[in-house]
Amino acid sequence: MGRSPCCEKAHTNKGAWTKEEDDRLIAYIRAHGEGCWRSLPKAAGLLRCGKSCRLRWINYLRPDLKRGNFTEEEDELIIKLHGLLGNKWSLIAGRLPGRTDNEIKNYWNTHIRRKLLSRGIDPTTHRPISGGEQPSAAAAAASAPPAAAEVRTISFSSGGGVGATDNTNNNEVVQGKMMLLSCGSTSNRNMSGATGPRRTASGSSAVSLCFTCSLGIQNSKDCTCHNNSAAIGTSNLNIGGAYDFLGLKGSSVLDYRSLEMK
DNA sequence: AAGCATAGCAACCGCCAGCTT
DNA sequence: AAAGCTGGCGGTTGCTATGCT
Repeated sequence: MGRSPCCEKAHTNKGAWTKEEDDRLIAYIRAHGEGCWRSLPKAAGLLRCGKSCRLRWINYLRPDLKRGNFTEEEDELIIKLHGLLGNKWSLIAGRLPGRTDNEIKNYWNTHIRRKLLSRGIDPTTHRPISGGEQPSAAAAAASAPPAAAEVRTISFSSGGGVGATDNTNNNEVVQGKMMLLSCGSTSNRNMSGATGPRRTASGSSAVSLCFTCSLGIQNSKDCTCHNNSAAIGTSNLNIGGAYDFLGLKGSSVLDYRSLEMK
């Protein structure tokens, strides 16, 4: 299936937005509300791609945005959420009112990565950097080409049953596994969280799994890493509370069907 | 003061999921 | 069921500011 371009590139502006463009966009959205980004530029008299308008509004012009430095509490919350969700910036942003996914992503790559490394914590795995390995070494390791796909497995225990899935009662301890799939990517450029040449922004788990396991096929005869389960990070949390906390009920990212109940 | 390197952020690109036709 | 469209997401890039030599 072919894709139609999101806009006529020949007649659109690119690059930084001018004050006048901002004003036009704000005025239009105030008058007509958000939505129908594709037709918005023309209607608003902007020579911009609809996606560009949306991004500008979401990331910069929205009135409810909280500008300014991140607080220590926000830092810690981002770290916790990243540990649970990986690079799901939009989900993380959903838990930080007034912050955008782009802002958090940039902040992560420029500040928090460095902060974690200085604490001796690997920002991709959220685990202590193994003995003898210096932060710079970890950063170098992170620059290695990532696996085609990586899997993070998180174990849940549900004691309270708050919002727990069907077939569970409040006293029953339920354990499940949630698989978070993410694709690696490469870049010839670093992210500025570490010194030296810029490198990949891949923030996925560094847990090394073979191809079959990375696809979620467990105990496959083709498995070469033998499931590496000991190496897979686990954390226990109340499943219902966790979903409540993360606002993930019904999320396509964390589909209940992907929970593998023991 | 000048030149270079690095950091930080805004914006773009390509892909995907979901909805409509 | 397939094609087409749209919005949204994550990764990446480009530009500017700042710091260092």
